[in-house]
Amino acid sequence: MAARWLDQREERAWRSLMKMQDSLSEFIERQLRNRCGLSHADYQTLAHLSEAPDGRLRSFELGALLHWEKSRLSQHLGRMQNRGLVSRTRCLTDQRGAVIAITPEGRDLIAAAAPQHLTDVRDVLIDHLTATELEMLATIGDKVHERLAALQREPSIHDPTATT
Amino acid sequence: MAARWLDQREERAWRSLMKMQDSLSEFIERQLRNRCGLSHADYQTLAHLSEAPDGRLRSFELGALLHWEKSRLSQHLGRMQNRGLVSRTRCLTDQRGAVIAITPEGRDLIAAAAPQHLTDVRDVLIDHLTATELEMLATIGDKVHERLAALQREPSIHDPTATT
DNA sequence: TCCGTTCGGTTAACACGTCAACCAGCCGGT
DNA sequence: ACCGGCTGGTTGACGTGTTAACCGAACGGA
Repeated sequence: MAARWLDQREERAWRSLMKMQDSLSEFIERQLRNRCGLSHADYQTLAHLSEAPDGRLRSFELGALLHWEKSRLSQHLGRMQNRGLVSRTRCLTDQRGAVIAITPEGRDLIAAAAPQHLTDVRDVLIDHLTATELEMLATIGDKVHERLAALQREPSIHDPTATT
Repeated sequence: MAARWLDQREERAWRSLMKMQDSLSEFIERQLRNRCGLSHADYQTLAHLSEAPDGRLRSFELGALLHWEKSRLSQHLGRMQNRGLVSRTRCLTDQRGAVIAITPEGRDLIAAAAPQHLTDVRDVLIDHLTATELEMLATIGDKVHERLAALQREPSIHDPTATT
């Protein structure tokens, strides 16, 4: 398999994206943890819960919003429950189910974290890009995500053993 | 603290970037692991080693190239050593030091993985973007990385009013 | 009704990353 | 030569993500 190598422009774009990805997520993670004691995963979980009616969601609904594997969700919710950020109760209409609810402590935390997080996002990305750049960033992100979603729907492209 | 919220365009760009980041790294990680038994971390480690003279580097040099914490590097090299991908020997000129070398097995693996990895990068990013988009992606990435590097150098991280 | 299948969720085992502590070797000033 | 600080590297404890196995409840035919 003689793969076409990347030319200079392509190489630069790829490396730059990788570097941005690394440093950006590292920064977000660190800021949230140092200032609020929350991981980005905690933040997103609380954000979704706080936006839900009554601050409660079925476990699988939360999982769908976060695009998390169910075992990851279960483990993470267990830890968040131990820290008093969420509560877990059995679902009345489906005996299998769990209802996840944000606690007052969780609400306080996300309420304090959100503005700071927002400031960080501005400080490190939004405020340093032009409207054109923002527009194109969204376009690029959507294209890539679209392509990846297509690949996931069509595994046969990369996995000839797939039986559809 | 009434933080300025994101307008629609900004929100879209941020969300799109986050989604791309998640799905992209998940894809890269999965492809490498399923087809070559390598994590992205393994891949980058082997890539740097294979490009070094004689396929060997001092541990701290490798750490600098990867931007990894020293403990992470140490742990990861231990696991890679157990798998026979790298070897660790004491440095002759500095009794503290470790010299990391890629093994023939490691070379074989990265040689097999690189073309496939490259194909994936093309398939999912490069080949679906225009030259303009690639150019702008690099520009954006550099801007963000520049800003983050500046923040890391500045002790005034806690002063979000600082405008460059 | 009964039985196989799917669904929602938990658990155990493992790979991975971070932090803090630690150790030995180097280095510089005195 | 000595001593304190720095440097290169390892270790242990802990939080986190993935995989695979598992369980009970719901569902969907015969």
